[in-house]
Amino acid sequence: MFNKETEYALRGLVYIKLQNMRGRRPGTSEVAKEIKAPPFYTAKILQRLVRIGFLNSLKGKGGGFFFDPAKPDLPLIKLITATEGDRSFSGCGFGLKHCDSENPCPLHKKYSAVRQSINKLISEETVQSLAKKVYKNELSLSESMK
Amino acid sequence: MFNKETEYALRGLVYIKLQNMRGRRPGTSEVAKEIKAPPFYTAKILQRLVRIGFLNSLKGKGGGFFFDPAKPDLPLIKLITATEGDRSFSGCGFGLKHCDSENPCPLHKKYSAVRQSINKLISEETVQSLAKKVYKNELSLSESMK
DNA sequence: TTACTAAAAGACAAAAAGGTCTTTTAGTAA
DNA sequence: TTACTAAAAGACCTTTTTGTCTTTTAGTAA
Repeated sequence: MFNKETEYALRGLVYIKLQNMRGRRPGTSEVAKEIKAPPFYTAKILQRLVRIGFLNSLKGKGGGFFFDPAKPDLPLIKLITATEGDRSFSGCGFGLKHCDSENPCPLHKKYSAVRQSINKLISEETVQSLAKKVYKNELSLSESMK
Repeated sequence: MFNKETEYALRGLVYIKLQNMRGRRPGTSEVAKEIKAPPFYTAKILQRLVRIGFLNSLKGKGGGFFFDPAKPDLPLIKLITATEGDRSFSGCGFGLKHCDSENPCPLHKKYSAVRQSINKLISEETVQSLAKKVYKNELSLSESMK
């Protein structure tokens, strides 16, 4: 569904938010370990997310990653767009330049319904809403991850 | 949505079927040109499709690609699975090994509805059904392609 | 201010996807 | 059977994605 970078970013952010909710600020190696992702790659991805402004970090002892509580929740669509561009769910499956009701590809009609529901999903859900679900329902992340 | 190989394969097969309906057997260069895809790459992809058994070909003068009319229609899901494996729409967006109602990721519930509708779409539609739509509705393929 | 800790930066490398081109093989038509 | 045509095969290359590692910078705590 998503590429690796997006997948690691998503898992990582949810993990970080979850720890924040528990009053902790995890570091790169902890995040990587818990989400079962390559440590150095995870570090690089988290750095990018900080640079973009999705996430905050503190250096030095006791440092780590955290979300600014003052900021609005981060919708998945923003994360996905940042990591893999808007190609994923906005484009035409057939590869048409301008695929719309005026000039549709043979998949257009049926696929646009699907695309809409995907866009709804990734617009409504946020890193924070997912973390809340994990928290509330005690979903085990580390157990079930690759 | 799909990767390049799948996209070219899909466009190419629909184009071939369309020409077959008109009593023609297009060759690699014609297909590549009409679907706006890299010629050599298109040739390679069509070769693979022949080897898999999705498509037939004839060498020599008057040769080209064609579908065996005796064979059942080719559902998109078969094509997609052959070109990019079953990872695309079957996997968990979160990256869980075993993501199901027993052990769900926080996206599971909402995403499984979407996934189902995608699977329905690509199981119902076939290369032939798409070609028929193009034929009937006179959808212009080449005009609107990249 | 010293020692330690942790993120930031960026060079480097492996693997996969995407794409090009040449040579070979198999067929058709005259 | 010769000339031509078109697919088959496979070597090779480029770009993107994924991943690794070292060095630097910035902070904390004592």
